[in-house]
Amino acid sequence: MARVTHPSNLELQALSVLWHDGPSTVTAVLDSLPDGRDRAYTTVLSVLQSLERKKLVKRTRDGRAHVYEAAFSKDAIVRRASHDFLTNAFGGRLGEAILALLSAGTLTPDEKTNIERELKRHKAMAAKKTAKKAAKK
Amino acid sequence: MARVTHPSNLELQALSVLWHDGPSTVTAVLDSLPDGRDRAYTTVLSVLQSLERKKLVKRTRDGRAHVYEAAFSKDAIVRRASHDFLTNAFGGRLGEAILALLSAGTLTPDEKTNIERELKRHKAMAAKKTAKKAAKK
DNA sequence: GCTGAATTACGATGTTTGTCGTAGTTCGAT
DNA sequence: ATCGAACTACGACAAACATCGTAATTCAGC
Repeated sequence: MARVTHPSNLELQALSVLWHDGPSTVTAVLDSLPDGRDRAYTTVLSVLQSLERKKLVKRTRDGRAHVYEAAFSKDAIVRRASHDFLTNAFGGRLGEAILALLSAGTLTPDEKTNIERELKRHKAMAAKKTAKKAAKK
Repeated sequence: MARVTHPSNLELQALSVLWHDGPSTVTAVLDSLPDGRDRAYTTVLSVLQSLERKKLVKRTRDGRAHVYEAAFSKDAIVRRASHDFLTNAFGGRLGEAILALLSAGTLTPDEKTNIERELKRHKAMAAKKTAKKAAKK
């Protein structure tokens, strides 16, 4: 076994709260789930318990409440989720994906700067990869 | 009911084929699904039929085979999927999302140029949108 | 020590998803 | 006209998901 079961959408949402806010109680996660939906306390509890079963969060105590904490770096999990999204919605065409994302949200100037910098670095890496692929054929 | 049921991952994959390649038969979709997985013909058939039930594709005939065609523009469907992904995996923080995507695929120089241009436009639009929203309420 | 509010454990439920097999239909080639 | 390969219809199935209720536990304050 020991398969790295990957998180469902709602689980991902919960993880995103833990990554962003740090270790949190059930109530805290419930209050911070990014989609605005109204959910029962026990729903969120279930999700966190499921995440624990999958070893994606760790649990500690604080008084009578459990405190949940992400067990893996955002990077590891999110890279996988991003890759899947890329494949499912865009057939892996990254250019399309980013354009679509861009039209689905807003950026702070800081973020914009970061992305521009990353874009420059990215181009070099892509060139290397393409060369390798061509050689392989 | 009549909820605008939104496409599952595999359905999205099928749609991405239809958008990219145009109207296609079941076999054609089967051969072009972007994740490399091996699936039975009937699996893909089911997915397409499900999409038809959801009114997300239209069907015409060509000889004895059905030809499926996306019923909505890529834009409409994909914007929604992107928004959900953004919410689920990044709590809506677009900057993070794009950085993550960037590290999950490669870009052609053309795509890079497009994105840079869009990035510039985006900043201005974001400002405008915020202003509008404030006025509306 | 008791008790009540907060919290968890357990598990039920209805839906969706991905998967496919089998039985039936259709049509082009003979 | 018929026959077989290609294709569809129908539906079964297990797993995963999102949802929540109820029973049990726990501890802080009396």
